[in-house]
Amino acid sequence: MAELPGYSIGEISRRSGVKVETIRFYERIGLLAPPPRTVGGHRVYGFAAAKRLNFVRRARELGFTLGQVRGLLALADGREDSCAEVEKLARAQLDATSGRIADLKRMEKVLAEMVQRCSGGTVPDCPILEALFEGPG
Amino acid sequence: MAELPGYSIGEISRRSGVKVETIRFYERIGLLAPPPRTVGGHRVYGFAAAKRLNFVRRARELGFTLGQVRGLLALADGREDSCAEVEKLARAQLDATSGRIADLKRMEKVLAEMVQRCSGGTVPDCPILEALFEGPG
DNA sequence: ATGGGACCTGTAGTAGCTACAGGTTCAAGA
DNA sequence: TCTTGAACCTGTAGCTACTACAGGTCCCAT
Repeated sequence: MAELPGYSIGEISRRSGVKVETIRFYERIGLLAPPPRTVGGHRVYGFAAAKRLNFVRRARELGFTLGQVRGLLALADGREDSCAEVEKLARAQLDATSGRIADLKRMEKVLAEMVQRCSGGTVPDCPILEALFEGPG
Repeated sequence: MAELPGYSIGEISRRSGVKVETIRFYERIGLLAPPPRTVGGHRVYGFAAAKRLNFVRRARELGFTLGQVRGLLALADGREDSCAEVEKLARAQLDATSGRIADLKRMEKVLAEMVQRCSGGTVPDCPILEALFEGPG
């Protein structure tokens, strides 16, 4: 009898770059379908699982929330020309990312100013702390 | 008898820009000293509390974790010339912020490319989904 | 005296994992 | 075949930094 080709959770983890615990977590929250098991209860995955987890990892790295990933997977699963929907999600994520960059840049500027004011050797009163104590910024 | 000047938690919240629940939370985790109470049990704050909360809010807005804020407050409380320590923390935060900006910019670029490839009207296979399904990126 | 807004405590929920504890299974070497 | 021990299993608790109740009490202006 030919044995089914199957991967353990550890192998799928290495192939997808998603940690074992995280894979189980994704299964628990319903992001991943529960795979078949060995007689002893170990999970056995097919190749598609690695592909799917890779998708999830990539999307997460791009800042999509798990909820959004869920949506993207649903769109990817449905055959309908969901491209417009997908684009909408991607565009929203792009906007959110640009917004966060702008926020961080403002923070970066303030921090850089604080640090620079401080680096002039010995200082009587710490200008960084004063900057933090001051007004609503 | 002169009554002590004192602010309610709601007033201190308005003055500091930190929500009432958050102030209580900060007290619970030991970031803020418990203030005196009225006979009935309501918290009564002095002016210093607003200043301190303002500090916390500013530092949080700049991306410091509560642990770091705790450290900054300790440094601010100690009289020793802690400026070098403070500068170190601020510089580390600056570096972390710059790093996060770089990360987000990479994300932004990938998203922008994905979105752009998609916007060429009707598409047979969604290039965004394909980009997500592909390699380790 | 009374109405209602502000306050109180304590607990549970959020996101997205991560880290146990305490057990079972699998595969490879002797 | 037996025996290790690494990898797997479940379930629960912890993490950060809040936020949102529920169910009650207090304060103050009218």
